[in-house]
Amino acid sequence: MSRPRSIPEKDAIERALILFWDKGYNRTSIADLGEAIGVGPSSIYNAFGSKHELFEKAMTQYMGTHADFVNQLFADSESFSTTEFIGELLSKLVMLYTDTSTPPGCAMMQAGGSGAASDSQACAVTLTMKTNLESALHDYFKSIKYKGEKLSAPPKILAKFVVGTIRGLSQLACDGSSRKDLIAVANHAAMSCSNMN
Amino acid sequence: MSRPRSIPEKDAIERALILFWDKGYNRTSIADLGEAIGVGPSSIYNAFGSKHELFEKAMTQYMGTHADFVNQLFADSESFSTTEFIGELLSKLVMLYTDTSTPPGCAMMQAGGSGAASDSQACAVTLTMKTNLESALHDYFKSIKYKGEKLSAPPKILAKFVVGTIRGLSQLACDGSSRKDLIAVANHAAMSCSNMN
DNA sequence: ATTGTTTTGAAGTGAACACTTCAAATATAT
DNA sequence: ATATATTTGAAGTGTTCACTTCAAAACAAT
Repeated sequence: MSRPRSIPEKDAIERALILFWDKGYNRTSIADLGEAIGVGPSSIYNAFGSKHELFEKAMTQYMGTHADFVNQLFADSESFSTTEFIGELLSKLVMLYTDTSTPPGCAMMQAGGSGAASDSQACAVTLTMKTNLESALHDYFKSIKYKGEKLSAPPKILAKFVVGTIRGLSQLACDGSSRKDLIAVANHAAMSCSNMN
Repeated sequence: MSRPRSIPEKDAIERALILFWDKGYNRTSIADLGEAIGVGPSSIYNAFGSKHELFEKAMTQYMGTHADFVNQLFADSESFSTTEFIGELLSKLVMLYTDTSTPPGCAMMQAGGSGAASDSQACAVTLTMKTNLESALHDYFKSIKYKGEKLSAPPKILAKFVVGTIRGLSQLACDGSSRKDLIAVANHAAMSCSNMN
């Protein structure tokens, strides 16, 4: 009964995601987004409300598609030893961060920034997701400890260590480290979590 | 023979450093800097040339004062085992990142951002310094290997691992992790570098 | 006191940006 | 064909920003 959109919502969000991922939140202007999506500013505001809301939708889509394997891996965590599980998690993240068909690094971390350099609006969304990851890892390590496997440090510390490593990997990828090197770093970090190797 | 500056250069740079450290490069405006230093925009441009040049001076001062211990530690590296040396390095960095008398995290990493979210002008300076750290670590691990100590991974990989860990620690500090927890993470990472513990 | 040099405050410039407005365009349902 | 509901392009708004201009102010040396 009404005029249809010139581009499906999902495709528009994906193009926005790539831009945010590549240039960051603040450095991506509405004009840039409009050009990439192929519409004017008014269409963006009509469809998404604001730059910030579009960014949130882009990050959600990122988590649901590009980074979807993380949730699947947590669901399958019982099939792995600690070293295997963390190794799989970190390696697959490295594969994503060094995938040449998308911008380098982690979209959430690179697009939103962090701390002082955080892109104000973007910070809140991405901080939530980072916090979720840390508590998921914390829960994981606690359950491992409960089962009697020997961890090399308390669950809380290992969770922070792994989150820190993930952030480091994302930034190393952005600064040009090779996939091969980063996989080696990932495996090194994974092996350090358990005393049973 | 001429009108003196209203504030010594070093003090002005220190105030600028704190601001950049706290808010990042882009979010710190010339007006902000002027207010903090106690002068108008024209004085800043007269004294420092541009926002970017002031930022560079601030980062150089940061390296020469707050983060000076890094160079000293590398100079004394022969007095430590690998685990001790990396442990000292990471722990002292954590002390700096969680010092409540200065903004959280590493000034260079937080103020300049990285990758996509990098504050354009700031990126180049900080990237150079990060690269220097990685090659210093690389050299260190190579010399250790040469001396016959057993490393848990190749020098190149360990160097990247440590740099990644440092970046992770800075961000964890910014997001509110306690000094105690981060010291534990630092020690865990340090122990993972050598097989002789 | 006068001179010479530099700093400083006040005002201003042009560009970039997020966001708005609204009439015209475009499709569907009748 | 016409009515209806939504999208769209073009133009514009107000703000923020890095940076400039320049005459007055502040000091040291003479």
